[in-house]
Amino acid sequence: MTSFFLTTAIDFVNSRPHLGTAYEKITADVIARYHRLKGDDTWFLMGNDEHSQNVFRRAQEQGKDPLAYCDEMEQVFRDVWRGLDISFDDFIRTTDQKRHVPAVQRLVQACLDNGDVYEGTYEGPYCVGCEEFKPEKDLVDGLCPIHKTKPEWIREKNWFFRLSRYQRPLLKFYADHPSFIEPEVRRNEVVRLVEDGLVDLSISRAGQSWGIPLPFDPTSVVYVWFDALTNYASAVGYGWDDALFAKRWPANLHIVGKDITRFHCVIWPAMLMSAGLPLPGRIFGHGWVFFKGERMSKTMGNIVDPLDAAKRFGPDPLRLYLTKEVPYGGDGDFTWERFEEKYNADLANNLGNLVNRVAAMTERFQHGRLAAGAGGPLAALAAEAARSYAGAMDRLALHEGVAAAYRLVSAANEYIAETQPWSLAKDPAKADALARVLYEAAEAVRIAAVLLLPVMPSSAAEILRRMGEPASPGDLRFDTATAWRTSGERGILNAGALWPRLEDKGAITVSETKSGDAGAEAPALHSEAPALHSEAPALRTPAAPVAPEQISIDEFMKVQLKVARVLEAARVPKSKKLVQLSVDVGEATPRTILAGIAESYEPEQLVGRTIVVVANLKPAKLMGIESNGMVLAASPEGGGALLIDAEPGAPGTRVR
RNA sequence: GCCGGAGUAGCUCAGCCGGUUAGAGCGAGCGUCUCAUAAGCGCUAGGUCGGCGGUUCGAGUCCGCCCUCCGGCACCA
Repeated sequence: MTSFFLTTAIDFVNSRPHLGTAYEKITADVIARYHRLKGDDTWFLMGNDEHSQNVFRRAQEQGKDPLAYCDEMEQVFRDVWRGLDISFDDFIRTTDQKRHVPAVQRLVQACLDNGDVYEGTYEGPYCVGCEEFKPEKDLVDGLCPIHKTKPEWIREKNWFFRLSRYQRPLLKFYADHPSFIEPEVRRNEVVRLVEDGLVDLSISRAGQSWGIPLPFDPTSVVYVWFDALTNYASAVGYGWDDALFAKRWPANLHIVGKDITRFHCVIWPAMLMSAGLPLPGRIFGHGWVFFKGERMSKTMGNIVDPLDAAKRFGPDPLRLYLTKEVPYGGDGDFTWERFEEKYNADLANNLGNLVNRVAAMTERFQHGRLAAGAGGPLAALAAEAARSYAGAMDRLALHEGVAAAYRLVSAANEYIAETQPWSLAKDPAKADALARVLYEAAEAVRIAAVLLLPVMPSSAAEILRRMGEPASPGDLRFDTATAWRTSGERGILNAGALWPRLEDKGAITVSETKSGDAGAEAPALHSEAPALHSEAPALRTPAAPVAPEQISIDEFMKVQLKVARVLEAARVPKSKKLVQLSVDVGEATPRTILAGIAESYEPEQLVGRTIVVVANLKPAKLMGIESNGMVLAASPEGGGALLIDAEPGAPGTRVR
């Protein structure tokens, strides 16, 4: 028996899942169910990513123990997944003491034993006030320019993974396994990224309690990616059940968002190589589902709760929409209008009505019973549909697979129109033809339902039941179930409409925004992403202490905000976002400040404007130009920048 | 700026190695049957296939240049 092990990204638990997160799980679930239908020994893994400072902080805000908070969130996630009919076989949490913790420790130990983990130290002047390391060049007379205090000299341990060593092995692996990274656009991206060189990865954080301690240095915990990625192995026995691990690993398919594909294609394989473990078969980076053309985000207030979409008719219409309307691998769009439109067209008018008319005619003309027989034109179409469906599904072209199933549905409707069973019923001499025609249609519907089983599990099962399929859906196997049946008799059930037509626009529209802890934008294995590739040596990045949620007035006062007048503005050559400003902040000479607002403003629009700047920001050089300060601007989700204007006032006036 | 992808009917997209009248689904309009959820079925969209130039007997389909959009990287202090 072929085995098939697939995973999705594990999710951060600092907010409930939104439609974008659900999209990933739904499509993965379709794939998992397809493989089960084929008879593969399928194992579908999902889980939560809990060792994140965001999670820790979130728990603290709510006055909860982090683990207790994670327990609650697990329930929230499981409830959503249940509501969407996600059939995962296992759910791993990164706080799992029995499975995940030993796995991470063993993996990091294996990498250490292989010489790929080394201890680096960062040392330098550390300003307690700023809570950060200060580059020597920023010190003024040996003092912190902001606090005017003498920084402490601090050494901090950090463990690094020798990612740089794997540049060549990875490139070779990509070349030898063309379908390792899909779709192709992601593959190109990753290959180029790796070609450009890899930087060793910091994999530990010192002085934190929320995380998995390094086995060889209990004072440090394993940092995000190393911890999170290991879930794929920890869930199937790595570090705690070698036999199980040998059975399941390697994973055949990792389904992840396109933003984190790179981490799965670079860090994860390198970790596995280092530990001497086999690599996964395929990593697929899916696209985003936008809402009305915009990325869903909490700040935009355009979060769609997947359960809202499933509220009235269950998860199947949503599952169908997301797999049929969005080419898998690309981005898609969700709007309630479109959702309703597709609901009516695909479900009410097309499939639902087909089931109804076949059942109604069979009941009326044949007393609800049909004798099987050799197939006519629809049998050939059904075979073609099943074949192209399987081909598409194997290629992960889910949308094409569904389209193939729908070709059969449409063909059945056309067939009925052509053969006109109701006319045949009027002529007793045509009784045989009538019986044959109705069976032909019913059998086509049955086969279409089999094809749709992975996409709409409960609806397809109901259709099968009505079409007299004796086997329970779980026992069906693709090859035999999609074959035309030529013998036997079956009872057809005429029941009510599966999907009542929606007559009013906005019939199933629900509130578009939720208050409270509606989802954040990113799927988990994400966000706190350390740079994979950057000019800055990884060694330079010290551990960032947890930022406090609230600051004191004193702390705020450290920031010197001042009114400034823009004297000159010009685009920085070769830059997409930078504008070079010359501003009057009430000092003897104008200051040069660079601002990343070129996408929102033409330089001419800026001259003469009165704005607010941060006057005591340490200088930084960007594109070779030194910037002495920073302008205040709102930066909405999805790019752009909106300058904060001030009433014209004397340049240099303190803002507070 | 560099790298990658894309620009085809109102919308979402197919169009492989170049070849008769450029396709599908949805929406819209018209017609029609009546088994069915006023659903189905049929017909209709006359689209500079982003623009210009080139190769060719012949180009969405190959080459060059340009424009626009989307990703990634460099900058976003």
